[in-house]
Amino acid sequence: MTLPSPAASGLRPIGKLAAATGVKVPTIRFYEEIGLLPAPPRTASDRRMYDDGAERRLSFIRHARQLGFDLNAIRSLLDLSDHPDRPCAQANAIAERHLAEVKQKIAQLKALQRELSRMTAECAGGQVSACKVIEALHDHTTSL
Amino acid sequence: MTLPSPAASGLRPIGKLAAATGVKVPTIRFYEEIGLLPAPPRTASDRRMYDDGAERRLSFIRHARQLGFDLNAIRSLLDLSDHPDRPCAQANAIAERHLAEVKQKIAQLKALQRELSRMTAECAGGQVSACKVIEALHDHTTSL
DNA sequence: CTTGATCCTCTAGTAGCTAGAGGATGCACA
DNA sequence: TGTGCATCCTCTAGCTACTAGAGGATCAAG
Repeated sequence: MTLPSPAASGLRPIGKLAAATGVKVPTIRFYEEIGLLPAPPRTASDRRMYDDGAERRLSFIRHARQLGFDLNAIRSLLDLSDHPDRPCAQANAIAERHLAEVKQKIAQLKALQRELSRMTAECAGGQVSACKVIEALHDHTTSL
Repeated sequence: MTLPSPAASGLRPIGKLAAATGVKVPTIRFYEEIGLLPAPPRTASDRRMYDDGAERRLSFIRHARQLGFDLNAIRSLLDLSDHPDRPCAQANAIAERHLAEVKQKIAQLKALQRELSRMTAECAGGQVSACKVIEALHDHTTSL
């Protein structure tokens, strides 16, 4: 019979938190180390115990990572999230900036895609000496 | 009057090579360290001196990097380029694989773009407490 | 009581560089 | 011939965002 100690109810160790959020255990510790996730209370034997708040915060981080935000941006977003009274403009600016980066990256990759398609399409499959792929790489007059 | 010593004609120091290829000096040394670029001859005072062959090889590397190939792929491509008698299929395979990766990355980024656009479009610019951006990050039911 | 899972800390490694310290050399100009 | 700045050398450490592994403690189930 586990008596639910008042303060410790709902606390779970790092492995459970990892399973619940989909963030790996070492990554959680890493986030704590760099100050993204506050250091949780520890048991007498030094094990981290997390509450629901920690889980929400970690899920937020995970979601933001999936959206491609870097950890610095996430730090700012978390900070904003912690201060609901602040104006929303900053959060928007971060998201817009990131969106612009994503768009630019897409454009770059599309250019790459065109170039690579051209290279591979032209290759007839003979010897390296006649290989259009290798040739294209030697040729510094190509686009990009 | 600079007498062109027979063996040293056309040799240039690392800075000139850097300027000629657009690859930074420390990066050239790094490529040498990891064995992408062969160690060039040195002067009596230990300065690296490069010939045209080195410049061609470095240009090849730079071009491949611009096309997004990782250094391992470039290692293979250089190796193939050094053996013109080999079949071209391997070079093609490397390029095709990379192309597939690029296409996949584009697809991923487009999904991100959609999601980010949605987030920022909905934000009305009030306080963080009503911010759709922050809200979306807290909401783990969103796509992706 | 034992066994296996989980936890702890710490170090080192990944990719592809970049930055800086501290010192030697080369080259142009007066 | 000197002087002074640019360039070169090696070596170490740092960047992002983790991941892997060593070596050891602890927990929880049977």
